[in-house]
Amino acid sequence: MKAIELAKAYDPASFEDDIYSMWKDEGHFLPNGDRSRKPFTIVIPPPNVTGVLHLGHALDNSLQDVQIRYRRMTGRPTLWVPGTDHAGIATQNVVEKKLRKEGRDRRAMGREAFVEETWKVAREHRAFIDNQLAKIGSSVDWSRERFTLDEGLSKAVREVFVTLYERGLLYKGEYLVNWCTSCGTALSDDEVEHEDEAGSMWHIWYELADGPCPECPSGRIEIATTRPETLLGDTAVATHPEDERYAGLIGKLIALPLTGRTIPLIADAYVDKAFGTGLVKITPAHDPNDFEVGNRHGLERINILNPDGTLSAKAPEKYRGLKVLEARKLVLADLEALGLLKSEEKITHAVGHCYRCHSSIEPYLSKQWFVKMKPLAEKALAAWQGGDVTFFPRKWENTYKHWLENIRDWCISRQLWWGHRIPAFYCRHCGLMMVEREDPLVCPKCGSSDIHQDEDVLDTWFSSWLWPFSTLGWPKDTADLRRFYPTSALVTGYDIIFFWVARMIMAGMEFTEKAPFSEVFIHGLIRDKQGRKMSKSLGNGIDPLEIVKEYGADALKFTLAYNCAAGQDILIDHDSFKMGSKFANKVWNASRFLLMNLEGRELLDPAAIEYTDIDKWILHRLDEAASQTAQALESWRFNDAAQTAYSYFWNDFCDWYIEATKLSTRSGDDAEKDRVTTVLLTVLEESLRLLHPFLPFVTEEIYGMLPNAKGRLIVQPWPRHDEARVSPGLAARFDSLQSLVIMARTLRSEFQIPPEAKMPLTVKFEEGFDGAEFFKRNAALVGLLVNGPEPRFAAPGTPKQAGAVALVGRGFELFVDVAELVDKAKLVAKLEKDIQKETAFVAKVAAKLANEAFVGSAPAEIVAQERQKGADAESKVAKLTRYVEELS
RNA sequence: GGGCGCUUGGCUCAGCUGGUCAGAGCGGCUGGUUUACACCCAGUAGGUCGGGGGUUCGAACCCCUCAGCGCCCA
Repeated sequence: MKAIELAKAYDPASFEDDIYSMWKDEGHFLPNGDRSRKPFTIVIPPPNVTGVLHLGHALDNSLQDVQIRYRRMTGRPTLWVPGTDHAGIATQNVVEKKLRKEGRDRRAMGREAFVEETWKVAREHRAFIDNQLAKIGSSVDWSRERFTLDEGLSKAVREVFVTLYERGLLYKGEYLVNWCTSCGTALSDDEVEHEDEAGSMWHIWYELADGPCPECPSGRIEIATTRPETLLGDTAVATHPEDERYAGLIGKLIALPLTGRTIPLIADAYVDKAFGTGLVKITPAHDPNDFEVGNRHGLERINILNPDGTLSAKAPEKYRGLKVLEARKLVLADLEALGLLKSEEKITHAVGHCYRCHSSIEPYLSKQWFVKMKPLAEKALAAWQGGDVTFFPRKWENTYKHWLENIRDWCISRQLWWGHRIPAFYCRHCGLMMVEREDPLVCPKCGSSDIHQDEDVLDTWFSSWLWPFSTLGWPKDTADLRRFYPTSALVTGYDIIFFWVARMIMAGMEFTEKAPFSEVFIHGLIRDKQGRKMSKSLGNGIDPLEIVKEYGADALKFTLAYNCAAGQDILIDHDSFKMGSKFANKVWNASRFLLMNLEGRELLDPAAIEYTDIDKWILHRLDEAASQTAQALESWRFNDAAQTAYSYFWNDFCDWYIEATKLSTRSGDDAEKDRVTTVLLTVLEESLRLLHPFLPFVTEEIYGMLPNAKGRLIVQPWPRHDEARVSPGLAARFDSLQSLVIMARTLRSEFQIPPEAKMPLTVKFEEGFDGAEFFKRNAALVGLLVNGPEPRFAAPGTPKQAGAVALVGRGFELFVDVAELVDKAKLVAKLEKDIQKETAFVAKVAAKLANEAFVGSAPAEIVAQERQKGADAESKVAKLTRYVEELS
């Protein structure tokens, strides 16, 4: 056989793209596994079609890819559905910004042209996102890619809207909603982010309409507010019904400043007697609590705002057209001039912001569509309680439960043009509202054909909550839906448990009567090393494609998986990815070494060859690593999985096994070289299978060059557990051998014995040591590993030869004949330090064993273990002490 | 105000159901051009596992409490 030359340096950029195309073109991303087995399915959390994938997406998709690849290798039909969502607000903002730059305007061009334009932008960006996903190596089934505005998914949205309406779970009404004046639309409660801001509490005097207030110390009523401009919309002042201070005021009229209006003083239990003066201004159109109070008392709602956040015609003339903050200034100045501004107090308070554009939210009165959430939430709760859905880690179930138990109705209409238009129709003639699966042409009530559709569109999440089944064809009863739904797992960050995960479960239960997935893996968020969220404004973001360019997609994936522990946030910086890169490089070089040594070799039948101790040891370790990795992946412990694979490959396979085989590969024995090469390639082939989910590109690239490869690595079977390889006894003996080697190496290093100095070793066995035969069989190996001659062996009781340095192992002693190379004083110091340490340990164990409670209540096994540890340490102390005496 | 989480060697963090769990990577230090890898090899550095209390034969791991930090919800 010829040697196979791998490039000298690991260069991921030189093969990643080609490998990806090959996988895709050969159809390996399709769910091709054993049809008799249950498929493993994940739907991707759809990224924003006009967004850019950030490191958080890289994490999410890397983790999914690891799982998908692992499951695929276990032989199950494996499907990962990709796609994007239309991100209504965000995308509309992107396009509007673009139009503004071009000097165009959405309103001027009209709805149809605008939507057309937006489709163009979305299509372009979608290709961009797809490319990013491919670059990081995501093994998604592109043939099943979906977009929330696709025809099929739009049908699902309409079906759901109409069904909810028919079930009485949908209503339209005039309520206070969260209004983003900058985006010009309503938002759901979940889309509002509350942040503490520095603000002021202004104290304002209100006067009674018919003279001084007898109950008030200063003859006037004191009101406090953080939003003084809203007083222009006040329709009452309220006190608590049991607040005797103001009992006499109830029903009196107040002269509302700046407006010329008079408003009543009412009593409502909502008022907190202890807060401030116990009197509260009531603005039903601009405060959610006041809205409720207003309903109870039949108060007028005066909406002083326009949708764009300027003051409306309902406000006194001089304030109209001003922005909220301008109006606030003017109102304060006018109050001051009238002597009605009592004081200003600086405070910190929570202010709502739009999660898309971050401008502050105004409570705003408007007509919107809402979903009645309680009945849906109950089903979603029951699904979880019944064990249909499990969260990993479990702690997120509390979050899920709490949110569902305190759910509020969901405002789903958005005043946008980009999205699913609400399928509600109105007859201009008789006013009838129709919510139907097909567009009505004629009003069933009056026969008029003058029908218009609701102008608004639906919240994007109203389509993403259907994602697990709409992507598979629902509401049609498709083959995919039958085969892949419910899906197996969902992988996402904790930031969208409310937005998305909980709602998907609700939708699944309501419309398919099944939980859409059985396992939910919630990972942490990516942060910088200071723990800050990565963001554009901080400039601390890391572009995953930069990482791919510099270190490769494998380094990206491996590093992220390695750092993904139990839902903790991941603090990471650019250099962190060196870790994955170094590992990939290690895999590359180990493989390169094995392949370059194939010259003249002949591979044998692995089933027909003899295995040495060390061969059996590495097979044992490989088997163990594969089981542990599999177990970790199945319980979503990515860090454990990655660490197991890492330390197996690097520490066991490279540092010990490959080094050990140099005994054979450097020998002149061709038969032995063929034999060991066969084992090496067998183990390498299997190791690549083990590593593939974490390092798909580099392992596939190398696999393609192996003489014992069996096809594409991506579809090779996961290393199968083989009971015959399990050999804990042998592993323990190899462990002893390793400790011997390390002792000798440590001696060399600590006493600076030059590398060229051979260190003749004598290993003296203790009575009953069960590794003696193993050591003897592997004498040449020990010589190789300590860079010295083969050790000699001595029976129990043999005295140390004069001048040798003695080291104490467990079950054996090691005499190293290098006395003249060693500084005696230093050696004594070292031994004494060891003695000290061991003596302390002996004392600790003795104390434990002297404790009757311990001996009495601890399991016999533990007690025996302690006895053994104590005896070992004692014997070690005795020997060390003897050596010290000899030396002095 | 309610809930959740974090505090382990210089840095970033693992430590699942209490008994070799005191660990990894990076950094540091010492020594290495043995033709796979300096993105390397060998060796090494002693951190009272935030403070206090408790449960237990035994706690980084369970309970209470205090302190600091972070997140989510009101």
